Amino acid sequence: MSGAEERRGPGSLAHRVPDLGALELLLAVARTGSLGAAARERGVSQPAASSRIRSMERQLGVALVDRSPRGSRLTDAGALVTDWARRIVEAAEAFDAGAQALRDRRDSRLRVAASMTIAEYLLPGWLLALRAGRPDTAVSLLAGNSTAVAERLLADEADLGFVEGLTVPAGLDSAVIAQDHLIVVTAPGHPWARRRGPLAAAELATTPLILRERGSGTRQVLDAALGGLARPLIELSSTTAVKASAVSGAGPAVLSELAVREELGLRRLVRIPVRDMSLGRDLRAVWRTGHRPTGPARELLSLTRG
Amino acid sequence: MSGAEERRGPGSLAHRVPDLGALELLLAVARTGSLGAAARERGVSQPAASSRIRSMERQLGVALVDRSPRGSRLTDAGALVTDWARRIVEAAEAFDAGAQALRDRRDSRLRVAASMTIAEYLLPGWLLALRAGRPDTAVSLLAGNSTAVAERLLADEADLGFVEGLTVPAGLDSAVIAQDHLIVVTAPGHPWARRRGPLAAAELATTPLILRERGSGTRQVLDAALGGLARPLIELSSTTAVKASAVSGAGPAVLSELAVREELGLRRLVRIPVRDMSLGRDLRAVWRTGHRPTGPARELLSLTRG
DNA sequence: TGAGGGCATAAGCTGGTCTTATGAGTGGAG
DNA sequence: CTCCACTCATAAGACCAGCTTATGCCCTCA
Repeated sequence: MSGAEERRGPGSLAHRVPDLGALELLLAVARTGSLGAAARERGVSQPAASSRIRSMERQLGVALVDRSPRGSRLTDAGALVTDWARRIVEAAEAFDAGAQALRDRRDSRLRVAASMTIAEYLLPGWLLALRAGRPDTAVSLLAGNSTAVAERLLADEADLGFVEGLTVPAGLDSAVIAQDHLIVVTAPGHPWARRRGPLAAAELATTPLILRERGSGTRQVLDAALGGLARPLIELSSTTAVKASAVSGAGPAVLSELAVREELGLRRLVRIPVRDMSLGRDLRAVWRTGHRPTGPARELLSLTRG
Repeated sequence: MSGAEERRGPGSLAHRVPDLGALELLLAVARTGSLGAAARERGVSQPAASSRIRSMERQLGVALVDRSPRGSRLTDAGALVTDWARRIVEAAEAFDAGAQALRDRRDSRLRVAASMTIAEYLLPGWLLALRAGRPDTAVSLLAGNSTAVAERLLADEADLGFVEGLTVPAGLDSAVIAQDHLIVVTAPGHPWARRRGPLAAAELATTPLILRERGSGTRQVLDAALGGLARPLIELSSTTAVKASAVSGAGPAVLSELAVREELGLRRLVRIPVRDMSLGRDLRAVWRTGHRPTGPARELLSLTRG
């Protein structure tokens, strides 16, 4: 673990970033153009909204809204802050959708079983979209590996499943909903990040890599593509640990592009193109043979395809 | 027990999602494998951590950690929740990096001026990366349109600028750091989302679209590509408003792909391919002619290129 | 069997956020 | 010209969530 951040001082993120309630309020102010209207929309009193926005401005050290007797408009800085805030709120909405599905284990109208990677990176978004279209659909989520997903479906304890393996478990029908690609990534400072041409597969096979443990889906795909030759530099048991290790510069890692999309955007990791090798795998929706998804399950399924 | 909050639609994210401090604590527990160690890392007492995690579990209705006399491990659900939480914390880190740059207007080691789109979508990530490499660099940010950026640079009130126009303001040198593409998007329910082939440019020109106002950079590029023919269905003055309108299904919109990356991932919007038309524009770093970026500015510049 | 790490409970303090009640400025309608 | 409707700000008190310190129980290991 590369940690090594931990700046002491009067506090961390939570003290420098306004809490969710304040951010939501700010978005409401941006939308309505008035503190009072925003307060009404959020169900609090006008003085509460006024004071909350003011203390947020004090906390950030920046004026966010221009108050006038006929309304409030965002300042330039306020518009920027509002956009950044929206990012946080959206992440919180995805969290909420996921957490709610996790809580309602039983007696839901739609019971979903999904593999970890899909549950981590894709499902919250789908659940948000589903909630937008059908606000009253209670969804329950169970996360596990492919065999666990299959068991649930076959025992009729789940209506729809999502798996990412190379094969479809017996007794299930499936539809490919997307392709996932394993990609090679390094920290931006790594020599490979400055290469000109793409990496040859042979070179990848002879370089020690940060990898998931043997037996993991990711590792299986990689080993198959390389012919069982992958040389581990370190073996770690979670995607997150592999990412953290790669970000800290320990070496090149091989990960699902779903898992590193964020890090690539932030340039914490850099993608290294590879020639002569295809590291794709299908992401599939699955259901009991003969039990085509209907109702909410069908709805969710249709959301997962472009 | 509060029951009235439950039925309000958009009402209460903040009550259903743990606050940032709790989420950070959860990440620390995941990292360290112990409540006490996590408490130490976050600078609070062990009972505080214990109670906070417990109340988070109560709030979410899910057990997150398995406590044992020799440490605490995440449950399966806890691992999932932790990953979703990490998304929120990362958004908060970007917010913090941006807000800090916004606050330190003067006397910073690195003064950046950037156009709105870049400041909104790209800069926070760059600032995070810069902070990772050079923790002590104080950065100040000023957001405005291309001419404002140019003014700041020419008045030596900024060290490095970022613009997205079609042309480079006089007196400035530039380097292209990325390409931005305008894309056509609709809500998933729109008829265009079910088209088979790509859209013809002519069809785009004759369909009323949700657009930014005339004079905006986005609109200029679109009008140029269509030959001034774009027909507005509505004209709105912010990217956010256009997005919201398109998401709600009002019609097709044309937006920077930077602006809708999130929405495409969540399937709130769908990209409609278009033939016979290129809607690209360069994103450029700019600086005063003859004043090549050095020091922190050079560092930041190098981060912006893959 | 004692030491030490790990977690839980109890009691009291503090701070932030809410509420209601009120004041003060602006602009349009009668 | 006055009244009213709307905006936001201020003040005083209630309340709750989180923190701390002090303590106890459980388990493992030497």
